Amino acid sequence: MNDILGELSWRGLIAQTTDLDALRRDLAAGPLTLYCGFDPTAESLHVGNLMPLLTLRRFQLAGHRPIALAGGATGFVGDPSGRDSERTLMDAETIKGRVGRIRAQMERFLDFGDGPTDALMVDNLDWTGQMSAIEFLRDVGKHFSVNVMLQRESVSARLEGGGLSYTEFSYVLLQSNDYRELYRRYGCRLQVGGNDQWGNITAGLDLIRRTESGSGHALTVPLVTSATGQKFGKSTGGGSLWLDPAMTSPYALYQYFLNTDDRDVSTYLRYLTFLPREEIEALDAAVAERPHAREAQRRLAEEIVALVHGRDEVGRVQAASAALFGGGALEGLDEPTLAAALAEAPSVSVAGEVPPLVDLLAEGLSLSKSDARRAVRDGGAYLNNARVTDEAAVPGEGDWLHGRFLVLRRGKRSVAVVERAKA
RNA sequence: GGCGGGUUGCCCGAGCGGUCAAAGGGAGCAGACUGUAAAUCUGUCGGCACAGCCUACGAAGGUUCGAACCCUUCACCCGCCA
Repeated sequence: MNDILGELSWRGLIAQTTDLDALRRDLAAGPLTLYCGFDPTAESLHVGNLMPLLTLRRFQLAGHRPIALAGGATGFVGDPSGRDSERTLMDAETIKGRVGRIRAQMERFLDFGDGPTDALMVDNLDWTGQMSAIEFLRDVGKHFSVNVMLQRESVSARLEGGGLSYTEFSYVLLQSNDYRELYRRYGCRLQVGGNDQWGNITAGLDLIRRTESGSGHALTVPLVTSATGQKFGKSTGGGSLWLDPAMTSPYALYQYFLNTDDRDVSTYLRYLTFLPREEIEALDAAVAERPHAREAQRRLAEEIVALVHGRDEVGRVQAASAALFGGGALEGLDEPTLAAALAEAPSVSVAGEVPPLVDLLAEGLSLSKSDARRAVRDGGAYLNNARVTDEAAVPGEGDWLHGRFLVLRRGKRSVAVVERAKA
């Protein structure tokens, strides 16, 4: 419970840290305030953001106080870390909307309140927004050496490639100022982040040292790549895996993790779940002994859906998976079970004349008509678990399950429901 | 400000007057095999009213029977010089 560093360590969650012994002493001394920031780079957080977010949670469970920071200000500028080209600037409205959504998502993972270990939510726009350019240059910029900044990996990589603007070059100053501000306001003395944030975090420590004569810590979590070398979270399986259920359905999220490579599942269990060590080690053994049972994958998928969408969702998602992979016996399911299983799948409502299957497929799964036709032609389209091969097919009266539903599927992961509007 | 190089589909990248919706690779998607795994193989991979049509090769004009390819202007990027 208290040995948070030991916990992070066996999970493999420590990529880099500043003086580990000093950090251990500070953690032992009582609740430590720590933070992690998330920029509004998209309409939703994605599974890649889960690692640092859950790390905040782990610290909270161990008796420390986490601060979740939404990058309302840094979102305007764009972090050059890990990017090989300049970001496109977003307008204020977009950023504001995204910050709101991201804040709501972060709230799910932490306990907020006024207690000593209750989490805080902040937006760096609050202290950055009204700062003047002069103030910024004098109070922040003065403490940074360009010589040092040029040494940074994220900068030098860009200098060799497509170059970078002064705006992105300055990003590190904003993030450093955030750390200092939280240090001043809340005594925040630890910043966590993905390993690509190492430079940004330590720059903040330097600023605190110089201007506050204070000290703090940095801890980064590894960047995840799958066994096949794919970047995790940002562009996997037909786009990104978003935490927003409207953007990535819980079913798709579940299916994604259910399909985890044997070589990755053990790592993911450590990184992305709160399961205790003994249980994870037992699952490791299960993978080695009877891989075909895929117990570890099931548990992983279950835990992640529970974390992101809640335990209730797990049942629905499993029911849907069982129904769709249960051997095609959809007709055998009673109406409430079927309705529950399909509750979170995207749905299309039909009134009057039934359109051709291709149209329903396109609408239900947000595909172009060409994609929908292609799915049929490739043999990847299913109506009620039966493959459809006729591009001109139109669902018949007998296809409606319980007179109400059609279950459309493309491949293994994409499902949609057509529901007949009540007359 | 001057000179030179560049801007091609999700990404990388070939094409340099017709046979180009554009080679090749990667990613994605689907299928086969399997364990809803990996590897492998196959197909596919701009849109649509789909054996045809429309839109596309930074933008706008022009030359031409015909332009991603030639010319002009503009924008942006990179490099060298100032």
